[in-house]
Amino acid sequence: MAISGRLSANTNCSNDQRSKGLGVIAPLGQPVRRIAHLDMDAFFASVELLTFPDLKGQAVVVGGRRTPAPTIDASEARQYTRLKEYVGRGVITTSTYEARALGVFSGMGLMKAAALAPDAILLPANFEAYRHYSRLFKAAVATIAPHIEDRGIDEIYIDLSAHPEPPEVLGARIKSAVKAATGLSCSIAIAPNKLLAKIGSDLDKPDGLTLIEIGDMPSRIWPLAVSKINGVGPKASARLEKMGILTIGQLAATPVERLIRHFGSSMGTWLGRVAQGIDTRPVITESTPKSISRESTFERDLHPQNDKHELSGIFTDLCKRVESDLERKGYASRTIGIKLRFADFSIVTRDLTLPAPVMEALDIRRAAGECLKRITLDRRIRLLGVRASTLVSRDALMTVDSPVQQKFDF
DNA sequence: CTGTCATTAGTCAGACAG
DNA sequence: ATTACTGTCTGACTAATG
Repeated sequence: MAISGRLSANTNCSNDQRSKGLGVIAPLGQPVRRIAHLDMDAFFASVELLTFPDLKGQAVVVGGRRTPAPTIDASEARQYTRLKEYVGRGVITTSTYEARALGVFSGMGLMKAAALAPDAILLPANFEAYRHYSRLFKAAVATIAPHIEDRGIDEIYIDLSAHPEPPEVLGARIKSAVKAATGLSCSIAIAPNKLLAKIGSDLDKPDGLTLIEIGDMPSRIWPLAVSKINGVGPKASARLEKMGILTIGQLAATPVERLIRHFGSSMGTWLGRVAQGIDTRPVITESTPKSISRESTFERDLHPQNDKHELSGIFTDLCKRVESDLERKGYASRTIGIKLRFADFSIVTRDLTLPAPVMEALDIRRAAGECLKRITLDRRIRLLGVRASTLVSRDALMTVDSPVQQKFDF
């Protein structure tokens, strides 16, 4: 489903690809690729420890919607918030390995986490700092191997196919460059493809360096749970479990026809391939954004009638933030959409494609308002979001008297 | 003339991930 | 009872077009 498209892209090997790298050709004519996946260790929490080194070795979590920053008391000692002191909504964004040992993981509700680890230190997220260290580690890697695919703030794929050094040497060099540039550790795996590199970087965390070859499948990959496959989430895992398939090895032993019966031809064939460690996706070094969105969960669920004014203000504010994001990134948008999450967590979206691209908050707000009219508002609302898609670069945007317009204007 | 098929755009929901 | 935010991709469906 979500995944098959990603994997099916570029199945064929161009001559161009074939001539790159070491020129090593496997018996089947595929070039031997060497792909690294690098994952920063407990990234947000580790960055916080650079700022607050006195917390080293403690159970620390980052998260919360209204987490106060640490204060300095009269005796120069920092005062931190403890998990048990936090009230209100919010989830854990990251936790240190010490906190994870207490059962506290990312995505967990703060109230639940507080029950498990009441004395753990709670810090607010500082995204500016994380983006700073993200740029630093990526730049450090680029000095060694520039063929990098961004996978968010704390991980990357690196195509090392063109590098002749042994993988353990390359991996060690990259790790020490990251450490020197940021003071942070990371875990790396080097494998024949992205699928195995991604699984591998998780096998020896933190500060690991894992090498995986296709021959390692039976011993190192097949024993793992199917959920270790990037793209197999909770839903697919549950369906596989119902079929009696728990491990990647069991998946590999399942006839593809059976997988196709249960998951459809696209997802079924994909599952069959990944279970054999087959993945030909290229490392993508450039991409353009498809959508820009802002959403926010309220302090308390708001009533569409009673809290009309407050909702309207938040709505307008979200549009303004989308406007400024569009401006900063140099895009206009032809499709404006909204998202509502009701008190029962159900989600409804509506969008509207306009005849011409817009970029101003007022235009976004107007289109978003049209979308809102199409939703029955009879329940309390928990979250409101505004999205801009079908993005058009502002550079490419033509004015009415541009040559192309004139062509149709006689 | 009618029906069918292929293709594309638009809309909405849902899965997944970092 | 608790469950953030931003973004990508796919499937299913409808409508328009040829």
